[in-house]
Amino acid sequence: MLQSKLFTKTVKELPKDEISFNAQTLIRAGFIDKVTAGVYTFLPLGLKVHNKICDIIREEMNAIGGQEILMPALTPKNVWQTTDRWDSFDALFKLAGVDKKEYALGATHEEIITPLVKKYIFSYKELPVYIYQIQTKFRNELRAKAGLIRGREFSMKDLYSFHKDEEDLDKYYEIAKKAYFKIYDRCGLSDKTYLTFATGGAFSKYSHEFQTLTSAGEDTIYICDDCKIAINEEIIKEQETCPKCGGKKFRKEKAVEVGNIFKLGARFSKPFGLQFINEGGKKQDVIMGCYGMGPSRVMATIVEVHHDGRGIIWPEEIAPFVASLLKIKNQKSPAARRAAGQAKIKNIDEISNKIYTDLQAHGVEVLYDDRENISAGEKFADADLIGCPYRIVVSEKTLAKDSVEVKRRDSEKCEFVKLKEIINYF
RNA sequence: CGGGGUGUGGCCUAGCUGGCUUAGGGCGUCUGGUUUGGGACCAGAAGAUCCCGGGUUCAAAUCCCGGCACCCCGACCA
Repeated sequence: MLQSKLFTKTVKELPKDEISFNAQTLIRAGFIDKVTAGVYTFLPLGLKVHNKICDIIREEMNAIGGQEILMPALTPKNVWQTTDRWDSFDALFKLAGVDKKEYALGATHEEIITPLVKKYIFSYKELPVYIYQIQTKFRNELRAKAGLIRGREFSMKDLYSFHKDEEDLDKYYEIAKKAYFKIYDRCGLSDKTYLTFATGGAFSKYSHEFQTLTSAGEDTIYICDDCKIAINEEIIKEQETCPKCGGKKFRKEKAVEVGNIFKLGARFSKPFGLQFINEGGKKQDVIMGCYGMGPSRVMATIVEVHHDGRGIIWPEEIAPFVASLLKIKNQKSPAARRAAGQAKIKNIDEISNKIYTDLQAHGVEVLYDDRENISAGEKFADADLIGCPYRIVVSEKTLAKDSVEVKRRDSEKCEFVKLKEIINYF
């Protein structure tokens, strides 16, 4: 991507209507734009990151047998009445059609997936099945906050599993947990993410959350450094030792819930009559699990966890681009350029252009800062703010050594790489 | 939903206490020039329903009433 063509640009001032670091920084760097409280547009850079997170999630969900579908955001009232959630789920956005028929914007999709599966699954031979989607969810939060961490509209991956019995659900539940950690690992969050025991809300005794430690978090959890688990404060009283292993390294931390998995049992299959015929020819309730994860919230959490005073430091797999390529040239005045015959300037242009096209041809995604009349300082500041993992500089200084300068965003060290070798660097 | 705060060119903001300004500055944009390894400088230019509606007044960005939006704290958060 040529930065001169990127329609967004960075801004210096912090937006006055955001206090959370993730929102301030993502807005400043041109990843997102705020439309109204809790509702954001994903701009080219932000959408790229969001898509990469979704791609990772897809890969890991497919790897555990997930089949992707896409359910509607607009859902009819009757299915919510079937499960008794039309009135009890107060974050539901409700609206009426011209025919006075009422709808809800999907806040979660058990009410859609359960009747769907009922149309196709009849026998124990067809179970288990794992179905997921990545979709926009709507929740009428009384108060949106923390930027992308708690919006009224947000993206969510929701996987639903369907089993013949609890035992089979338990097995898959463990598989799903592992897949979740793979995702967090690839998103650069695994070091700070803890499997956390939490309440099950309206339909199970307990659930497991995946909580990432950061001061930006809304949840308070107790973590155990010995057994690497955590317990949400909503289900535990203040105490000093881990109830699991007795370990003494048990402490209170702020965290963001980046995932939540539930054993639903027959909570939804019962009201919809989702049953199957077992080996003995008898009808039995399908046992369900559900597994949520919000890509947009994951994105915000990554920003909260990986940044420094200059901007974002994206983990490599989800960065909008692997590298920022900065062309820094000694431009001179038009008169001086004419006098100098432009020899040197052309050289820098040609070499940077070539590096850009070569790297792209090798599959390296590059954000090429080809902008003219922009000072070096501004290019550095932008590159740091946007936060691609590598920065490549082409300037008179580097060309004097027949090289480019390469610097990792997460390090202060620079190294010179010969022009011929830059392709092989990545 | 309770409490508090804020609303001024695209962005950040001064002015509001104590009414009368050509509504000031910075960023960004445009023109010209000087610069070029950490958001550089000079000169000029464009760009404003001062959130909306009503009221008080000779006169309102400023005071009063109502509304809306946004932010913060709390509550809430399958």
